[in-house]
Amino acid sequence: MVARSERLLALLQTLRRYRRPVTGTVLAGETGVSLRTLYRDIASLQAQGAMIEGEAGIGYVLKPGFMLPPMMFSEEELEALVLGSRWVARAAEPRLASAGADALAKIAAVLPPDMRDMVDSATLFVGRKRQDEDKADVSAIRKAIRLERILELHYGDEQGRVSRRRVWPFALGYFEHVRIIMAWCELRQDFRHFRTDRIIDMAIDETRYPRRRTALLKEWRATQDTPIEQ
Amino acid sequence: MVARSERLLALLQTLRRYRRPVTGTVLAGETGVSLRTLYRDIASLQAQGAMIEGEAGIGYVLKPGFMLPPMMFSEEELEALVLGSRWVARAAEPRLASAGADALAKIAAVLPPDMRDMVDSATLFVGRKRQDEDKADVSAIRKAIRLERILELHYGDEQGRVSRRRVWPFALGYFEHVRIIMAWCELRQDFRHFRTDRIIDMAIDETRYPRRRTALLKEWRATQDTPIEQ
DNA sequence: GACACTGCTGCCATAAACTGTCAGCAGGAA
DNA sequence: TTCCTGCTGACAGTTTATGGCAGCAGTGTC
Repeated sequence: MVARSERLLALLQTLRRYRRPVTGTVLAGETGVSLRTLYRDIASLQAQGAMIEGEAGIGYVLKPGFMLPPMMFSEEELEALVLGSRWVARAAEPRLASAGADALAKIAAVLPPDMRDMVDSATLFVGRKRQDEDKADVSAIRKAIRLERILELHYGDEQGRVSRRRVWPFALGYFEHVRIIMAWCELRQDFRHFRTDRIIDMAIDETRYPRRRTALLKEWRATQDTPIEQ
Repeated sequence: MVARSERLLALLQTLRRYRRPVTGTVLAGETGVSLRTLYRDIASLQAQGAMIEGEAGIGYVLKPGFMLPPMMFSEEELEALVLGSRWVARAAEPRLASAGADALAKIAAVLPPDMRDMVDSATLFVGRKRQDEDKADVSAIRKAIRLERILELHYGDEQGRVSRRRVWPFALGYFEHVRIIMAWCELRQDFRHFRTDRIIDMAIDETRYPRRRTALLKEWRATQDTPIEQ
């Protein structure tokens, strides 16, 4: 009775592992089920909102994302999720902000009526809205951090001097109105901070930088006078 | 094939409606199912993490909370949820903050390995951590706002003058290090702001204040020079 | 254009599951 | 005690899921 939903999650997992299109036959084999049932499973997942695309002659691909299984949240946890999403929608860079708004809408859509007002509840985030638009793709920066990739920055500093640098990004700091990349700068052979809104242009090097980002973070922390949280 | 999971959600909904314990017989009647099956359904829900408590001779009660059905999130939406939860865990009042951390942990637990590092990913929230502990229960304040209940405040202002007031709270503002209750003050017959960390003592009046909180919010906005977001 | 490969749907017999009825045990309340 | 209730096991009937088959349509290759 729970076997089916588990199998569907396993199918999603399998689908996520492959980057290239996978044929139904392969998926059926991996989930240990007949081809006919696999087609039904795919249909079930799609009905539940999974973004699986199938093309005749090609196979199936899953658009990047993840299906959260049914989960129980306490009232406060839900409140935290809602408040957090609203903060992201308000304070993060535009692209992530709209993702936050989307996530919030998805959650609100399934909330019972008496809980839905939590979403548009009277919570205000104070301070003027940031106006400096990022030219750089902050999502790409975050991805570069996760994958420990070298960033090639075309950067203008406070004095307006423009420079090109190769840096090893290991953290992204959210200040009230700006976001700061913490990185090791190959040019200066030292830690340097870069405001995302001052990045003129940017490219991600496909090579991995030679250190672990957690080690860099730890080392960087040691250089700071006032400890920074999280 | 979808009937069962729908019935389980309906059962949760039903259970949520009642505040007092409900007997299995009643629940079976409302969901249109036999008592035996109801027991099986309850067991299923509990296995999925629902906090349902049953006691012989009493009935069932559902601890306040909500079960999110399976949902599909894009990579960015997930990132927004994670970042938002981390912000809450860092910036909100202690109780909500720990709820944020719990929610984050729940999500992290079901994330596939290659996405899990998103959670402890290098994101820093900058600014020193707030040290002023709230004496007041901010969760209760938020609840009072939602339910439009009168708050009786024992409050000390900037000059250290202590006063007692009855106020109609309609919004909670998150500043960088403090939280502010926006309310209509019965004493002053005007809008007033109260820092949560300056509340000495507090009680919630069970009577509803005579206006709608959205109307108060709208009116309050009109009195502000600089528009405040959200 | 022919062919191989694949997604997708309908049909149907079989296998698996869910469900209801019945019975019995255990714990709390009056 | 007696009643009410939660909880579990067993079993038959019902529903649902599954697998195999056939067929259609779209894609890429030769």
